[in-house]
Amino acid sequence: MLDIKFIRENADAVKAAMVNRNADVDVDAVLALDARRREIVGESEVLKAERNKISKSIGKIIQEGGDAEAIKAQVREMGDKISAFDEEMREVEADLRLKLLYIPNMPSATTPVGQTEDDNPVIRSWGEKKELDFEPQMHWDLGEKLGLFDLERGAKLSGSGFPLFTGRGAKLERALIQFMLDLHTEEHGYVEVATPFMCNEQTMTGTGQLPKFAEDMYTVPLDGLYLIPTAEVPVTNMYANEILDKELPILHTAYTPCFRREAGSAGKDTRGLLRVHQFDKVEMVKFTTPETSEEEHEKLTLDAEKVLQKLGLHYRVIELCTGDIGFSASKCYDIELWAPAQDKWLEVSSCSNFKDYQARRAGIRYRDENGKPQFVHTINGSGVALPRLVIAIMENYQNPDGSIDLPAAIQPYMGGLKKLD
RNA sequence: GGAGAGGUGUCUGAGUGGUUUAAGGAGCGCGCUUGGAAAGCGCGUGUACGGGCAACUGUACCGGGGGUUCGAAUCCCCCCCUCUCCGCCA
Repeated sequence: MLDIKFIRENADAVKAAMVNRNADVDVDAVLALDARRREIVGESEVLKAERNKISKSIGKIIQEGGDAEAIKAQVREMGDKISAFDEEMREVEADLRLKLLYIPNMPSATTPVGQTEDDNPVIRSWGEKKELDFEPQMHWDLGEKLGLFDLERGAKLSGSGFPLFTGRGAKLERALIQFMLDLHTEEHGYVEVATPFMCNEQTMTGTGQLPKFAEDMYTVPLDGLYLIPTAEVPVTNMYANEILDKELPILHTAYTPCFRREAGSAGKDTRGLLRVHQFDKVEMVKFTTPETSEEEHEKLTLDAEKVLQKLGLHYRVIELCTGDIGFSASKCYDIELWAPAQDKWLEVSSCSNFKDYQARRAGIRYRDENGKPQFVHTINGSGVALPRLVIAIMENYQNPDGSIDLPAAIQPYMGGLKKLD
């Protein structure tokens, strides 16, 4: 969330930013609650100081055998006033906190201003569109024919959007996960973690999924848990409510399945593996100082790109504009793979700098050179998401006979297998 | 799931209603002492919010949340976590 002091001192800038985001936020209501809160704090703390003083004198009077009933009655009256303040304070603070939790992050000064995804500039690209001299097949046709997955049986188990991988398709999932984890831990300096796949409400609030996006998640009501939509949630919140004494930056990578209800996307990209409710992903998360977060964000994006380069896949990097950027992010690059049969770009990674937005929600701090606690900056990105990566491999490396060549980098992880046929 | 024991500051560890302004010890920082160090001695050493240009000052915080009371680390209620034993179990 945003610092209430920042909002207080930069109200116009915050309002302008919310307009650029197409976000409906009542900044003035927040400022009014903040003003009332400070009023109450001032008045009730004076009363509390007075009460503390008199209570102490009552203790003394009683010890000396005196009668304190008159003073007690007087303090009781003060106590009633304090209780009234406390009660209003609870309401005002709860209201203020909730409103703050619904305010998205400030876009970075370098984030391009724009309305929709059509306004997202392309930053760079790597490789070239593969020229196929035959009519390419769709991945869902290739996959069923080669026995890589069985979407019908997956749907039988859980409904559409829950893919069942089979045989070498299942092995390819495992191989890609291992390949990416090895790359990030051995060459990019990340420390691997394996996390819970369900998290509680506080954790979901820390990274910004709650309270606003509750309907996007699967829940376990009996235990008050949510299935994670991304490893960002458990990995970022590892250090929630801590003052870190480790050297920054801290780099973590994790494989997890991700669970998304895709409530707002019904009927969109429904075929094959394009948009599913459960998918595998390798995630990268960084905790940095404010001074290095921009540089670390660029490096993390390159770490994700490296995966695609090693697999020889044509991709482009776009930067999300203010109207399209995620709720908690300040700056964000999307990486998109070219899929020749789909004849379109597929998003496989979203690399975001959250600045101190998540750190403030989750309470993740470090000590600066003066030893004062400061909020860290958090950065994360997919490195990368599996289903669309698999689609791109299948569509780009397919042969006229319907077989699929495996990229050299993944062959060692497939027991030396060179081709799916 | 059942029974019991616990959760206090950076750590250790006291504290069952009122100089606790959380003792004592350790650690850390600064200073004194010393040729230098150790030991010793002195001082300091949390977080958040409010007020103040600042020095500073007020309030809250002893796992979390409520309550009782003039006053709560301490008493009551609910919840969370850790440990031990039993049960079940990959």
